Amino acid sequence: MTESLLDAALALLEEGGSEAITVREVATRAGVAPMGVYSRFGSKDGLVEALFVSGFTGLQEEITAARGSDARSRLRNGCLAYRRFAIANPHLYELMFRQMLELELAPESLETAERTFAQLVERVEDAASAGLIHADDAVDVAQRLWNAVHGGVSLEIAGVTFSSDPERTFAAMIDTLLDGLSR
Amino acid sequence: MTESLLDAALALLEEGGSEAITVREVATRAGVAPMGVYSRFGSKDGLVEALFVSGFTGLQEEITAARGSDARSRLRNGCLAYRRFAIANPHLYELMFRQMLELELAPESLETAERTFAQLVERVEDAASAGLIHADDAVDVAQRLWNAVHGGVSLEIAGVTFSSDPERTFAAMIDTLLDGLSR
DNA sequence: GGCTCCTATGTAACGTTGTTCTATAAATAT
DNA sequence: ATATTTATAGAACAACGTTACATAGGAGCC
Repeated sequence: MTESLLDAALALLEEGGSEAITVREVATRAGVAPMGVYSRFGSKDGLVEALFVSGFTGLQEEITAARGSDARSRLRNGCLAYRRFAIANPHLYELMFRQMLELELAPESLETAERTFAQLVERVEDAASAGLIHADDAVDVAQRLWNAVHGGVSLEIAGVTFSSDPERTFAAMIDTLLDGLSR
Repeated sequence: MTESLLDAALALLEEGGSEAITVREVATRAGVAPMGVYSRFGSKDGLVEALFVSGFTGLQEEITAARGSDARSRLRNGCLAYRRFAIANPHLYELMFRQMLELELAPESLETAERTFAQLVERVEDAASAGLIHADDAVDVAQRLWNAVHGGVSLEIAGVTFSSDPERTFAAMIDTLLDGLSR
């Protein structure tokens, strides 16, 4: 039952953006009365938080699945996988980061997001210990990369792209950063 | 009158985020009936769009005011000025980019945003023609930079910063990019 | 100056939202 | 089998964006 509510919410999100998620419509699609949302998730925000967790779980899986011939290309492909996930689920991605600002999330929800970041730190460390980039502070370098990656997909989702081929620009940005870390 | 409505909306935005902006409250603070919003701006979205334009105007002024000893440092300082504006007006910044996704804006509103980007392209071109960075395609390079800058301030505003000093990490990210463009 | 018309405003109402209340059905424990 | 607890359906409530309508205020014209 909580599964079908989440599915309904995800479907509505995909169809009409985060505004399309209303308690009544989610409940109707799941074949439940509105109260079902409250007994399962406490509030609409609780339902949204569940989407948040589900989104970060999916994002992390996508990144983890990225492979490459060496540590630097694994790092690079992880960033490209991140972009792929965000472009494939634009409304979900937007929701994930908006709710981080507006909602105060449960610690275990935030931990899910932190695990995604830890995945990135790990790949930075691998590339650094292989001597492929300089990264005295892996967390700091990972944050620089995440900043750039998040900005790239955010602007692309928002439709604010002046370059002709956003995917190529995104990859070029990653390469420029990795080049800057190789000096 | 339209000025006091905008001021009221900005004050509410600063105090309680974008959710705090309601037609009734904005009108009350401006000493007007709710209808005043509709006669001036057509709808709540119209009011928000005016905030959007005002935000980009302020952002562009901040960037334009940034100086530096050479073209590369002017570009770098422009990015830091961008961050300063966003951190000083987090809710406004968030609103500016959210509405880009959700609202379909008037062409002249979008043009205001594009002028801000053009400002960045100009600084990239200056640095390139001074031989300080490689930028075959200035628009593409500017987009890479904007991606990174926007992501940095977005994550910082959202509170998703794992580095100890976000400002330093932000500057380091810009430097890493510029280093990557100098090879 | 007096009259008319048009614009703008204030008040009240409508539809939709998240949420809560209450009575009822279901399920579990004794 | 009965009693108690839980969950659910449906109605109701407060707040929101928006619209309708009646009224006031000013501009144009004689």
